[in-house]
Amino acid sequence: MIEQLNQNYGYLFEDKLLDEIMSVGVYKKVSEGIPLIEIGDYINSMPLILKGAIKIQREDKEGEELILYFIEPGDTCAMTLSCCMGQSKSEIRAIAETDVELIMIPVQKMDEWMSKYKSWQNFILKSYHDRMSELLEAIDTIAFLKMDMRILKYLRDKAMVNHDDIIKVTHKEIAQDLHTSRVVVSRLLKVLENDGKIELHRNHLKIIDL
DNA sequence: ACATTAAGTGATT
DNA sequence: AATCACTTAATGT
Repeated sequence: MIEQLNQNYGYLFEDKLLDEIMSVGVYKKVSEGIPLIEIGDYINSMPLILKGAIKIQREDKEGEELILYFIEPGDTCAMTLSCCMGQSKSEIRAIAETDVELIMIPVQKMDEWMSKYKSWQNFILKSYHDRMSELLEAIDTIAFLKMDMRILKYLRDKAMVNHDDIIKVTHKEIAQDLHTSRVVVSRLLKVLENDGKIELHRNHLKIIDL
């Protein structure tokens, strides 16, 4: 855990802060597909991701879901940040996209470190900024890009966070993530296959060239 | 062999 | 781009 912390955050934080993280943080390992945060949950600790990726999604009252973005090692969850400060409920759901290793930091420490460590303050501010950018990007994607472009982006993101060009996912799951119908996904994937960009198989697909 | 689930397709709006 | 209705193919029991 120490090596992983250093590897992902060592260049960001000063040694004293790393020591504190080590002593106060709780190491957790979460398997793929397990929800980390549900909508409506109160958040009492913030995650620092060491390994793997987490999928952040939004959901409406009918239970329809939609992908917002993925977070990876070196990232933290901006929702956590705003929730912790305002003591409000989570408005998003976080699901482990892959097997994930992370360190949970109690919220009280966040405040403390904000004034104590310049590097922490920078990290939080930068995280906020990064998430905000990603959110805007997500909005652009949803509002302005056509479905075929959205699927391309989805596949690229997915390949990136998994570090694998074989993506194990069904058309139905893609449809749910992008909030569209399975038939549409099947058709668009078929087009991509004909263009030689991907290979289709049952329960998984392979990226050739995006 | 049969049931279940994933994926492909034409037609319609 | 969504929905329906139907087919085909893969997989589990």
